[in-house]
Amino acid sequence: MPRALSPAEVEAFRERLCTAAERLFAEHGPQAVTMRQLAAVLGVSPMTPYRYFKDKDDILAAVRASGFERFALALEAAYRAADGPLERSLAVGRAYVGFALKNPDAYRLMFDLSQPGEADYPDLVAASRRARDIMAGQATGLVEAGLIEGDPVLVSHMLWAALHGGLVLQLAGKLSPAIDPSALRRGAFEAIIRGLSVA
Amino acid sequence: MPRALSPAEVEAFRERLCTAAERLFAEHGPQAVTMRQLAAVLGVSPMTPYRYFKDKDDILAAVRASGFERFALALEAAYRAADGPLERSLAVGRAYVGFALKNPDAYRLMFDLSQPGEADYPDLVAASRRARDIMAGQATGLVEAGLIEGDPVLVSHMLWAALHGGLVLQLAGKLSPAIDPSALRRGAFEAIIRGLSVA
DNA sequence: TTCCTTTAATTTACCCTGTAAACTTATATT
DNA sequence: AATATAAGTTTACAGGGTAAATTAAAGGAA
Repeated sequence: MPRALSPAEVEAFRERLCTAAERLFAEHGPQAVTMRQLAAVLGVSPMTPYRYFKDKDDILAAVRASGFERFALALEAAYRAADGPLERSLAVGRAYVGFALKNPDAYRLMFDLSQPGEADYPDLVAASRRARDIMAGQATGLVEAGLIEGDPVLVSHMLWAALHGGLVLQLAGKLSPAIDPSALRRGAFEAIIRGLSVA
Repeated sequence: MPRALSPAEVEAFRERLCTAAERLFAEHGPQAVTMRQLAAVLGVSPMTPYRYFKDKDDILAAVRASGFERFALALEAAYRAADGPLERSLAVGRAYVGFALKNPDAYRLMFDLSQPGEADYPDLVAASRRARDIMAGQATGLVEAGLIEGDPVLVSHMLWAALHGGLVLQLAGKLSPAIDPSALRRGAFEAIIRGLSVA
């Protein structure tokens, strides 16, 4: 039924495709998923996706952006649901780790090094920035409450780096078998807080 | 000149290929490098590499393994060159960051998530483990000297995770522009040490 | 020396990708 | 009803990895 395709219909198809792609990418890696497979899953011919996305990289960018959006939502929800500065930071940290461990493939995709440059995909840049800004504000409450001292953005990034570092080492299988990843994250988080506590 | 190819010759070719592959992979990403290009650089026909490596993934694994080996050597050298427990930990940390920033493409390749499972490549597993074990012992001196308290392996992993986390966020372009990556690493490192210092 | 076996290396060939371009089909407007 | 236009399909092509067939060179046997 040509001559139509409202913006809503376009968006609907894009989302259907993204959902399918997300599953396939997670299962087999973006590399191993072909356009033809993807089209088959949607029940359309191999070239149809090209009317909705520029190319395969564009699809990958959309999937990554959607990952960052769900991620940001999860962090914001945790932030709002908690009370008090310390409890808030802990809750956001828990939500962060929870998301990464429940969606390891999405997390991998989102933070994968050696992905085609994001610069060309404004939606992806925006979603990524949104998630980052939540992380960057994570420790503001701690500083304002006088629990720790230092630049809130810098402190937030320290906590973020420690969590993220532990997670990606775990996901990459690089941790020593002697290490409990959860204890590692908790230990690093608490050590940083203690190290920055006001005397 | 068939009927020969001593182990030394085989090894020589493998290394020549690895060196070329390392450069090309770093420049354009493994995905964008073709077997035909690689062979052309070595001045051999496209199928020749297949006599020395099982397939392209095998070459990638060899390149990654060689990265881990150079990495381990750099860390060990720094360890030996420094005196005193604190100085040693700092020196290893500096060497770690120095390697990552001087060889960002190698580092990316080595710690890339979503790489084909390493399990099938014993050399890669061994090299990776060797580098990891150096990192895992990094803080032993600090604990033994009574400067900090805690399980040395766990503490080492905390410092490692913080450094690695900061590095990969930087390499992935995820850090807030307000953040100086070097200050971030230093801050996290010192905060963890302070947080674990014996009172 | 001559021939034959063995193996490094090349050539050829195949199937699979992403995607450009041509084509088909169905509506909205005239 | 005729036409223009846009959604979707089919066809076609230029690479890609790599299996299989082929070539050629070196060592041993006669």
